[in-house]
Amino acid sequence: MKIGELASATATKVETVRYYEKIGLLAPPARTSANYRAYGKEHLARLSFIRRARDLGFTLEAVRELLTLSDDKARSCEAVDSIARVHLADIERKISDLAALRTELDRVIGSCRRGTVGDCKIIETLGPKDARASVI
Amino acid sequence: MKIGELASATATKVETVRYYEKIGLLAPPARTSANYRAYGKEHLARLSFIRRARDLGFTLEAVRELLTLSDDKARSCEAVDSIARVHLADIERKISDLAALRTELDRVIGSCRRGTVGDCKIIETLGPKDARASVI
DNA sequence: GCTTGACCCTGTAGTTGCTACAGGGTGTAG
DNA sequence: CTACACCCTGTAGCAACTACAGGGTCAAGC
Repeated sequence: MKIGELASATATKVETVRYYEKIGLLAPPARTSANYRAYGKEHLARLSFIRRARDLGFTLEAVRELLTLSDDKARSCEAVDSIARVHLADIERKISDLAALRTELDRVIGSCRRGTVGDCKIIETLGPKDARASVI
Repeated sequence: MKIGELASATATKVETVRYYEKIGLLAPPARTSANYRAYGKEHLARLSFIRRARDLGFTLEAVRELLTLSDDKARSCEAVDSIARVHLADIERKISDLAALRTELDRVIGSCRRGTVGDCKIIETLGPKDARASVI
């Protein structure tokens, strides 16, 4: 399999595949006589794993750990579970941060009366606190 | 006001203040005889604006636009409203992406039976599709 | 047999929004 | 007078790619 085929089979960009090789996430494949990378099924499996973990939002560092762990089939899967749980907690924190942000941004936008910038509540809200206090 | 005072007044790091100056977001202030930056109230107001917009998740590029718009007090605040709405839509998209992620990760973690990596459902889920199909 | 175009190669620089040095100078308190 | 906190510039680093520049290879069509 050439790099373009591997890339399209995993919905990855060619440059990204090379990048994963450079940072040691994907093993360097054999080369053809023309110095083209020649991938096998094991590379496809590995890259699929990486992409799927990335799609789930794992960092490359977490993916690296998961790959290492997954290579040791006899090991307890506690560590795997732990990485996933830490990541889940992270996602939950991000969601609640964004939800708070949305609420505030909603409020800010809702205050817009479609006038001029001079009395735009959005701009006003963004200004320093004492400027806001003086208006009230 | 010296840079450290401005920084602590706006909960910003000194390096970040210098960075904002470098990228043209904050005007270069006057200098003391010792070449120290000497900030005035207008800088404090500007930096407060920037920080607050950043806290609301606006990109630096959006902040730059908002600052430009806010300088033209006579202008209609439509453009301001539009930037904020685009940003809100962006946040909402992120929230729903993360919520979908959480659901899937929840499912993956829930399938963990605390055995060995060899039959870890998390690792299995991350593997290539045909590997999963062959198990079923 | 020769050109066109799609693919491949390496290596480097750019993206966002900072943060962290290195290697200096300044100002003030004890 | 000396320690220490602060200031200066400039550069390099982080994540996770992405986008060139400047080449080589290969198959199809004329």
